[in-house]
Amino acid sequence: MPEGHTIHRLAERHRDVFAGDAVRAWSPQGRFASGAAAIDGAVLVDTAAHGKHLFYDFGGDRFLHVHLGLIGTFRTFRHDPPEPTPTTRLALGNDSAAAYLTGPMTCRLVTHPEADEVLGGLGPDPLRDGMRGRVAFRANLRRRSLPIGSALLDQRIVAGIGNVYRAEILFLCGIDPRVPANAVTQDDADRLWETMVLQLRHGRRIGRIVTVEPAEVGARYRTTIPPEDRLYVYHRDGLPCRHCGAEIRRFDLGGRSIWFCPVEQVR
DNA sequence: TCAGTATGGGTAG
DNA sequence: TACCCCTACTGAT
Repeated sequence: MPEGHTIHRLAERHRDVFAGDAVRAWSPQGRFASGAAAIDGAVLVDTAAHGKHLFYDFGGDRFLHVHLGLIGTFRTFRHDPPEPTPTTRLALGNDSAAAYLTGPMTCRLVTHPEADEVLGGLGPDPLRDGMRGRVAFRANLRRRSLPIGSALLDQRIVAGIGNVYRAEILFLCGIDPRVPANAVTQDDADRLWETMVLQLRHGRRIGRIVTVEPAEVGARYRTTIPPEDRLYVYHRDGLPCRHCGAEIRRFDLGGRSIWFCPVEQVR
């Protein structure tokens, strides 16, 4: 589930598990054999996440840069890790844990300047920048006329939002996905930013995307809400809006599907 | 066993 | 805009 909350959670988990230790690294699949060999046995200094990008500092100007893409996964095992599957691009391990990376879009070693180049192309990250990031976000919207639904997926405008969060956040803010970014009012831009910060923090904490309020689906805890009750609009075309009962609609925006409520999202 | 799908993004035209 | 890559899972055949 690689939106920003997943990436930040991985950075924290892998810092907890591996930082300060010499880490074994190998590539069962073989496609990252030389890169893995270059960090095998090195001490992991720290990890960092920015948007959907993950960085592992192995010292000596060696940074592992990972982007999961659409289908990448990083599975972490604290005790008795199984053998990695043959498709595992990179395996990391110490005496007590292992992490197996499959299907990433990016898995490479970079230098500090190369990492900075990646970071320089990213907009503010709700999980890194918190409420401070709203000024940059607001300015980024003002400069663009593309639909706000496309803008939220543009990592240069805001880093870490994916297709689930963009639909859910626009619903929570009552904003029509087709409105031009530079026509979004300052109040709405601030509301969008605040909603992204709160929702991504919640997603990072519980490890999944749950935007509905428990009271709306009769659940006591947000983490125990069944999958079909976790979201307001994403993949709910044809179903009634949880707020007004109108039929949720789907259309293509920026080459990807977006779902919205035609009654609740009118600004 | 195969086709379809997925929370992403780069490149060619 | 179309197409491509990466992997795992689901449902149809």
